[in-house]
Amino acid sequence: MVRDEDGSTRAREVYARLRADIFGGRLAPGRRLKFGELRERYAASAGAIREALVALTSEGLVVSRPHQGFHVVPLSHRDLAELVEARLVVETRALWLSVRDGDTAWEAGVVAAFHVLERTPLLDAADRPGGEPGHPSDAWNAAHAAFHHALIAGCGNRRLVAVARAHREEAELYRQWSVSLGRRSPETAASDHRALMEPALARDPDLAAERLAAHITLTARLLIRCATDAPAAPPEAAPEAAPAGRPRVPAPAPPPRTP
Amino acid sequence: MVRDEDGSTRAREVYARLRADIFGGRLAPGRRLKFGELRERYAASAGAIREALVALTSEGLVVSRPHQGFHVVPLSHRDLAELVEARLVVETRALWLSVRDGDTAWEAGVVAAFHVLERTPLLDAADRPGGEPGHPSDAWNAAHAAFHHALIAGCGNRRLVAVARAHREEAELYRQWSVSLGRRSPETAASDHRALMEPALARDPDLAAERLAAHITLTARLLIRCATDAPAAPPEAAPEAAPAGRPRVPAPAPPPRTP
DNA sequence: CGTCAACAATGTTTCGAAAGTTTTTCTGAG
DNA sequence: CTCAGAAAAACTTTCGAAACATTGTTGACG
Repeated sequence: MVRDEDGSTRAREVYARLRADIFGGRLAPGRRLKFGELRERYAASAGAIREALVALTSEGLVVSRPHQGFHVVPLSHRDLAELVEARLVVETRALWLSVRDGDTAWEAGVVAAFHVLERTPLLDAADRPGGEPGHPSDAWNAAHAAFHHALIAGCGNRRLVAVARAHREEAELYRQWSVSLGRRSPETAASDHRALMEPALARDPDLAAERLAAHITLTARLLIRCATDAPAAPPEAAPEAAPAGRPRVPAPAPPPRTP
Repeated sequence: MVRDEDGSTRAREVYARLRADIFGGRLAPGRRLKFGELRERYAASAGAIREALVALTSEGLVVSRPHQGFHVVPLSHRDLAELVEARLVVETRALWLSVRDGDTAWEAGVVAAFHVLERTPLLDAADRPGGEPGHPSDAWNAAHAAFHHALIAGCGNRRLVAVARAHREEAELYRQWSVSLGRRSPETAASDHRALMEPALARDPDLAAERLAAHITLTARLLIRCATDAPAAPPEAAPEAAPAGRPRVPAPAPPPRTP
C-alpha cells in the first residue's frame, strides 16, 4: 500500500529523457526523430518511444504528421511572438490573482524560492561536461523556473498555473537556441527578480503584473534581436525551421487594462 | 504527393471515438477505463488504446496513474471554478485582441458562423437515436463551438486559440453532465450570441470582452446551482467523482482592468 | 530533354503474447 | 470478530516481429 505517485514507467522515463534532451539542446528544433535512432538511444522498444512522442506532441514540443514521423517543434519568429503574447495574457493575470488571493504559505514559498535563486550561481564554476560556456547552469534554470512558479502558485488555479508553466518551458527552449542572449550579469538578473517579488509581497497586484509584463517583453526583445541576426540556426541539421511570419514584438504589452 | 493531413491512423481513430464518447456522455466522469473493455469496444489492440489514452491525458480529459490504469477526468466544483476563471482570463483577452486586430476575413467568419448558429435548431426535431431529450443537438453544439471559435480566431495567436478551445471543450463536458441546465429558450440563446457579435463587429473590444465575461459567468452560475442540487451524479457508475472543494463562483469576474 | 510510372528502401504503425505490478481474496491466528 | 499474511486473479505495461505507407530512385516513354 505504498500508493506513491511514482512515475516509474518505461514510457514515462523515455518521455522525461526526450524532454530533457530537447530542452538541453541535444535535439535541435525541427530535427526529425526517427524511431530507429531513438530506440537505440533510449534502449526502449518502438511502442514506448511512440507513447512518449505522443505525450510530447500534445504538449507542443513535438509535432507529428501521420505516416511521416515526428519532429522537434520548429522555432519561428511568428511562434515566438505568439508565445510572448500568450504569456502576457496568462502569466500576468495569474500573478495578479496570486498577489490578491495568496496566503502566508504562498508568501513563504516565494521568499524561499527567491532565496535559492539568489544563492545559485548563474554560471557553472567551471565548464562541466554538458554545460555550455555562455549558457546558465542547469541548477540556475531550475531555480529560476521554481521562482516563477512560486510567484503564481498562490492563485490556486491549477489550470492557469499549468498553462503558464507550459509557456515558460517553451520560452526556455527559445532561449536555449538563441545565440548567447547577450549574457546579462548575475546582478541584473537578481535585481530583476527582486523587482518582481517586492510588489508581490507588498500586495500590489497591478504593479507586480506590470513588472512581470516588462520582464517578459524585455526577454522577448532580446530574443528577437538575436533571432534576426542569426535566425535560430541549430548546428545539427534543422531542415525546416521556417523563420517566416511577423518578426515584430507582439505590440509592447497591449494595454492589459483600459481606464 | 498528396500531403494531406489525413488523420488516418488506428490510434487517432480510437482517440477520436473515445473523445466523442466522453463528450457524448457515454463514458461517465470518474469512470475507470479498462483496457479489456476498450479493446473490445473499439476493436483495437492494447497499444493503440494506450496511445489514445495518453493523448487524451495530456489534453486533460483523462487522468492516469502508473500501473493503476486510466480514468475519465472526475468533475468537481473546485475544478469547475478554476475552469471558469481560466476561461475568463484567456478567452476574454483573446476576444479583445481579436476585435482589435481582426481583418475582414475574420469579420466574415464571425458573420457566417452566427448565421449558421442562428439557423440551426437548438433541439432536434424529434428524439433521434442518441439524442437526449433535454440536451441541445449535436449540430447545435458544433455550430455553437464554431461561433465561439470564429469570434476569437481573429487574434491570430494559435496558442491562445488552442487553449481557449480546450477550456471550452471541458466546460462542454460539465454542461453535458449537469442535469438539464434549466433549458434556455432558443430566443434567449440567439440574443445572447448576437450581443456578443455586435460589439465585436463594431470594433469595441472592451464591450465585447465584457459581454463574453458575462456570458461565461452566467453559464457557470447555472451550472454550479445545478451541481449543488445534484452534485454531478453520473447515471452509470462513477465511484470517485469527488465534489469537494470550494463551490463558489470564482468571484464574479474579478475586475479585468482597474482604473 | 522532360515527364511519368513502377520499384525498391526506409521508416512508421499495428498486433498479440509475455513480463511485471497492483489489487483482491482467502486462510489462519489472536 | 478482527487483523495480518500469503497466494491468486486481474490488469497494466513492455517487447519484437509482421504489416503497411511513404519517399526516393531508376528506367522507359512521349
